Order: sequence, then structure tokens, then C-alpha cells
Amino acid sequence: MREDLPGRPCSVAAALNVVGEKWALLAIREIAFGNKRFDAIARNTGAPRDRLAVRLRALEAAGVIARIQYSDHPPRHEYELTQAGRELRTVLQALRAWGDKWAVDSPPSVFGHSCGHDLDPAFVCRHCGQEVNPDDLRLRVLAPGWTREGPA
Amino acid sequence: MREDLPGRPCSVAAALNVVGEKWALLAIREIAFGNKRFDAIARNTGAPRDRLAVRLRALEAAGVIARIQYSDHPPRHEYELTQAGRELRTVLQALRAWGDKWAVDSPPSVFGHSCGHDLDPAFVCRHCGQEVNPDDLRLRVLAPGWTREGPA
DNA sequence: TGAGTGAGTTTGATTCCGCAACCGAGTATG
DNA sequence: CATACTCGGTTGCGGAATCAAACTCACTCA
Repeated sequence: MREDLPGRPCSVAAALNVVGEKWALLAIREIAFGNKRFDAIARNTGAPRDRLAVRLRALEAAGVIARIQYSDHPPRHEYELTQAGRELRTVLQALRAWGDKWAVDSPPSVFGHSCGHDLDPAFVCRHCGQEVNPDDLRLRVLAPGWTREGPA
Repeated sequence: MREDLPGRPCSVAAALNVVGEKWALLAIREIAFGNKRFDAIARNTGAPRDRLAVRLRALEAAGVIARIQYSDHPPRHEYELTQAGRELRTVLQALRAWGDKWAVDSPPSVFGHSCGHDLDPAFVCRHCGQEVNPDDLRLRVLAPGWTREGPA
């Protein structure tokens, strides 16, 4: 969790350091869908099996997924999300919302929310309850290395 | 916008196809911070200059950023976010929120919201106004290729 | 004249990725 | 019993992407 990143000290960079490699987020998507087994994840993501094996181990080491044995003889595992992994689903929703709008002709899927409607996700501030326009945000720096022009 | 992806038809995959390559989201972060020039982006992200040059061109081609000439002789450009790029800021916020909690010892920065408090971001459903728990979502498929077990 | 800046490009080494084939333990089929 | 098939990977290999550092080119400033 503490290798020094090249650019600014930034949680976005730190997060991408964990889930920014190829196939990582798609593997997490599949596990979130309930496809816990290696073959299903490989099929549904399209990831090559060797890369997927490496990625799943890295995600396990990062504490985002857990590898659970469901059979000895032969040893077989399935994967599930840890708490950290479950919380990545909001990142997936944000990406999906953006992709639905900008990266795809029409949404290939939709999520029904327990309120009865289809999910129309919005980003709000918990304090005021208002929807957040990123223009309304003012950066406040807590760590060194965060000038507008950049470190050095 | 329409190369067929290997796995499921999925907006997450489509979005990652645009901004999933290395340095893409960090470059967008910098431009969102107002650092529009190549050198500042390179310094603040830590990206190698050659990769950054390639990535910026790809993001421009994808319509996420625009390249604007601010001098001829020598031709000099700066970058700004398009509407699609500005809307990626919610993805950055989701990643930052996750990274603050799970990928970093303590948040290196914080955003002040116009309501006066620090931003405490949440996803809500626009229909019911309730905060979204991803467990409350039920997938509904609009395109083929979306079985639970996967295509094929 | 000489140093510096800005936006890249070039070079050469390293790492990552993708594909296809293979493997070993067990299960199902004929 | 023999064969095929499943599952969860591993291995070998070629090509692509990435990296750090140096270099270029067209200016500008002292």
C-alpha cells in the first residue's frame, strides 16, 4: 500500500495502482455479478487465462478479492469480493454510467433499483444532499506535493 | 466507438476501452485541475513523455479532451476537457473516494464543496433519492451475451 | 551569445500482454 | 475399463507496450 508513485500523492493514482491494470476491473465486475469461478471470469471478460491468473493473484494480494477453496482433491478455488472489493462497485457504476452515455450506442444493460425504477445514478454530497457538480469543488491539500503547477 | 470487445457487451468495458490505458485517467485528472500544458501533465502524473504524447492523442481522438493551439511558430497546444471529459470527473471522484479509504494511509487531499462542508460523496438513485447499495440492484439485460454463466 | 522553455520524438532496454498448447486430478460416458 | 471432458490453472514464445534518458527544433529572454 506504500510504494511511492511517480506523480502527485493522490488517491486516484493509488487506486489505479491497485485496480488500474488490464482486466482487473472487469474481473471484479464478473465476481460482483456472482461469477466466482475462473472459467466464467475468463469467458465473460475475454481476458487471456494466463493474464487473468496473474491478475487474480494480485487482486487477492491487494485485499480486493479472496480466494476460497471449495474442493480439495483436486484443489479448486472460487473468488469473492472483500469489503474493499464490494466498495469498488461504485467505481464500476460510475464507469458504467459514463460508458452508457459516451462509449456505447445504447446501454447494453440496465439496473433495476429496489425502489422499483431503473437506477439513474447521481453523485451527491452527503452533507447537503445536493447533486455534486465537480465545478463546485475546491481542492484542499493535506499532503505536500500538490501545487497547481506541480511538484518540483 | 464500435470495435467489438472480447467479453460481454458492457459499458464498463467500453469505458475502459477509452480511458483504461495507463496514464489516461491521471492525465484527465491533471487537465481537470487546470494543468493544461504538456509539461505540467507530465510532471504531475509522472508519465513518461512519449507515452503521454500517445495517450493525449488517443484521448483527443476519443473526444474526451480537445487540443487547442495557443501559439503558431512554434505550434503550441494546450488541452482541455470536452463535455465527455468533464463527466469523467465523477469516475475520478469514485476512484478517489475508494483510494482514500483503501489504497492510502490517509487522504492526501480533500475537496471542499460549495455547501461549506468537505465533500462526502455518495451515489443515489435519482428516482427515490436513496443512497444506492449495489446489493439493491438487479441486472436487466438489453443486449444479447449477458447470461449469468456467460456467452457461449 | 548563450541559457532556458515547451512540446514533443528517438533510442534501447525492460516488462507486459495475448495466444495456443499443455497439464494433472477428478468426473462423466460408453 | 477406456475415453472424453471439466476445472483451474501453467508454460513457451513472439509481439506490443512501457520506461528512462537523451535529443530535437523553434522559439524567447538576459
